[in-house]
Amino acid sequence: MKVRFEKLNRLRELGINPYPYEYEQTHKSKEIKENFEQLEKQAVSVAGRMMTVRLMGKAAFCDIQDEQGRIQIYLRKNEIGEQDFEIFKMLDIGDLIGIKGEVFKTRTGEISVFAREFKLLAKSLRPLPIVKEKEEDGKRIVYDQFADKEMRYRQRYVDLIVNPEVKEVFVKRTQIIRAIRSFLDERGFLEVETPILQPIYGGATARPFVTYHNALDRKLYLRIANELYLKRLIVGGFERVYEFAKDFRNEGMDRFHNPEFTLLELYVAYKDYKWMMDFVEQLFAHVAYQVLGTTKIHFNGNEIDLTPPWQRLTMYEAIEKFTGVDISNMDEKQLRETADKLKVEVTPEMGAGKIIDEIFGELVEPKLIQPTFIYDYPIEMSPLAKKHREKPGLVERFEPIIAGKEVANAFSELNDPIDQKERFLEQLKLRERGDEEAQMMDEDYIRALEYGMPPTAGLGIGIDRMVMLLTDQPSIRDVILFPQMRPENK
RNA sequence: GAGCCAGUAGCUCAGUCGGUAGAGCAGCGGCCUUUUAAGCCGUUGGUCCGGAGUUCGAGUCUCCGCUGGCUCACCA
Repeated sequence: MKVRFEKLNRLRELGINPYPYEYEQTHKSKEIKENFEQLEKQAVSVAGRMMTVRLMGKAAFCDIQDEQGRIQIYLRKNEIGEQDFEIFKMLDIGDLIGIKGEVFKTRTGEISVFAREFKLLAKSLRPLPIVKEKEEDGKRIVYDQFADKEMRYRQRYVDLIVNPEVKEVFVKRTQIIRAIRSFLDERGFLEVETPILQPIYGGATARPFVTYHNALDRKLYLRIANELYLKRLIVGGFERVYEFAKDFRNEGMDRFHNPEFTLLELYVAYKDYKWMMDFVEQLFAHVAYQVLGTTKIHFNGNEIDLTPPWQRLTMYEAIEKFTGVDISNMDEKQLRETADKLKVEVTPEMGAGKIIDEIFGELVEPKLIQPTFIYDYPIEMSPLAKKHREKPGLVERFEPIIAGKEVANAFSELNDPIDQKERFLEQLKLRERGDEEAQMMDEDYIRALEYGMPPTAGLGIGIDRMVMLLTDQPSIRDVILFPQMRPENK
């Protein structure tokens, strides 16, 4: 870095502004490569970050990288002049430069720009990790890859400069969200915004972040979900609403959890969870097709076929299928014995629903690689879902499982205000027993339901996990540009 | 929170049995007007994560700690 500061000063002494104000960029690297026939011998001006330099005495090659990729630049002393050539020799990898010149192909066949003039656009003072690469048999071999995960996440800007495949993941993330949005918009959904700062948090079981509003002199919570607000909108007469919500949960972090994450929630009036299953299949297939051009995706070494229809199993059927035990008529005691027999650890505080959930999570879920809807959940775990129309003790809820992980959660929404109030009271009891994650009573939400909410189907999709799935990334940190990190201590 | 692994030059990494700290790339100085992991010659660069201990001697062995990664637990 010291050397680079000195160079910066020398450049200034030569009357060069190392940080000029603008540059006219007529073409991007990829456009030039894709339209070589039309552009050959045409004047272009390109700009980007210098990623490699090969000095050849009185000539030089360098590759510059712009948003779309890289292109080689060829410079000759007698073309750009002695002084500029000396200046060029002072540049470093990482500097941003602009080139005016003509498109041509080198002796070895690489499409390049023959420089007539160049301009320094921004001096880089900090050396980039040097990554070298070479093509061999069409495969890209990378040397000295910038692979330190901590540095990659902390200095994402460097990661993006140096690892092009990282950039691709985030481009796809945006395309995925765009594909979802257009799918919903075409089907008559209204995109809405609901509060992030909430006086009462609800809609999920999780611990919140707490903050404080001075003027109101009260605690506010960063939302853990937006469910209850969206359903108020259904009460208000909107029949199809959705929101891409940044939600916040004050919990541990791992491969699947970041404290802030993106959850898509949507609600559809006059529909139930069966309708929603069809909808989810269609949505996933549509998005995969839009973004990847296929509904057969690869994730973690498995080929996963998202083509509808997906397998559908009730939770009881799924457990029976993978354990051979029919638990559909068991009471809590029998369930406990079954769990012991299956070597699933359960604690005394767990109720029947929780035990079933444990057995499922332990023995069934990881085995569901191909998309599968699991439906009809025990009531205890689902205080906002409507009671099953036929099966007592269950609710009309489903989760699609893909690659051993749930990617969404949906139910026929509970719209009976009296039942809802009782469920909240149940949750309050759990709270009093010390369950910090049990939900709070939301009187206003009950009031809204008392005005009458149409039968409604609701869905939540973990967007980060969906992006992981569609881009074959193993960690949520690989699909969030700036994942939460411990403070950097030096 | 537990287990496993790692931390050595700007980057990627080697370092044997405990015996003077290494390579490639990058950097710096030279040569080179179609190269492409450019090449050739020369050269700079180190708190070996920190601390303590064992030892004549520790990058290497022991203990404690720090940081990170992975797995598990917790958690949607």
